[in-house]
Amino acid sequence: MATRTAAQRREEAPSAYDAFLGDRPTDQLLGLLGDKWVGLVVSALRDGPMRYSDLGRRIAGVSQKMLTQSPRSLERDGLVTRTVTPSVPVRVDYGLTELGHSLSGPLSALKVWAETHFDRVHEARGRYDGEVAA
Amino acid sequence: MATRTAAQRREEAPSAYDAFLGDRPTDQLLGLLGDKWVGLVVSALRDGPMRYSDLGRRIAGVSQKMLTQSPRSLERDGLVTRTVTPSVPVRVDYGLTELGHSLSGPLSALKVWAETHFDRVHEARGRYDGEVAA
DNA sequence: CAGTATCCAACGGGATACTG
DNA sequence: CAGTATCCCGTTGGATACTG
Repeated sequence: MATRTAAQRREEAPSAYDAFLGDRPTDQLLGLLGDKWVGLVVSALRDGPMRYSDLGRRIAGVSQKMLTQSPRSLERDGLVTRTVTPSVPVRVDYGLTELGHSLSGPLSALKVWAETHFDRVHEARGRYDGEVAA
Repeated sequence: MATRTAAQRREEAPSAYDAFLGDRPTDQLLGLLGDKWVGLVVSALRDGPMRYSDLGRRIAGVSQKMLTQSPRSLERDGLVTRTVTPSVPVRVDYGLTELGHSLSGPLSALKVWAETHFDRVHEARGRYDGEVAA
């Protein structure tokens, strides 16, 4: 496997892993939200559980790989539950845990910030890039 | 230059750049916080302006490269100001703009979440990894 | 002091093909 | 349906050396 999950890497280096991340919780936070899609997944699951394919449609643009990987890492962190119903064909539901819901609050606050202030950020970028070019 | 900033890339592809990022503000938000250190920088500057070297000491673990790059991208986005005092030696101060301060609120909410819930995340990880190993 | 320049290893993540 | 397995390229970002 060329691309390995954090869990898989940990298998190879059992205890040294968490150590090389910074010790401050802010660093840990970044490790959590750093994954490009986890934020999307959490906010997608806010309104209720979804199936694998639902997530794919809801998020749109995510690759199959990330669509598996992101919920898995969130499952590892205890933020989402993954329920497999062994029917044929299989059915898998993802949902937020209580812990996951507790994160979705602050997360959506950030989302609101982005929505309300993004025009100003764009504006600033335009100015900055204009100055640089000139 | 091997590693190029977003601004520099934009110079080469003037208008197509923002288009290839998702159009939803959540995507944009990730583009903003995706940079590993921007969160740290914003929260470091919360209590007041700092000089380059202060930031380095405050954040600890950041490389010289990121210590320049992160504030720059935040400057581009209109979140921090960069003030150069042309003395000898030079002195550079970084500070949050009003926009930057408005972000620091939601951001610190997230930080609080990380601080209060991280033991539970660790716990979950331990369980998960234990099950995988077994 | 506050950067810039260069090099390069490692990780993220998309495309594609295959499976229980 | 919900993945897993491979391949592979682009970007991130650390180390190191040099500069106005």
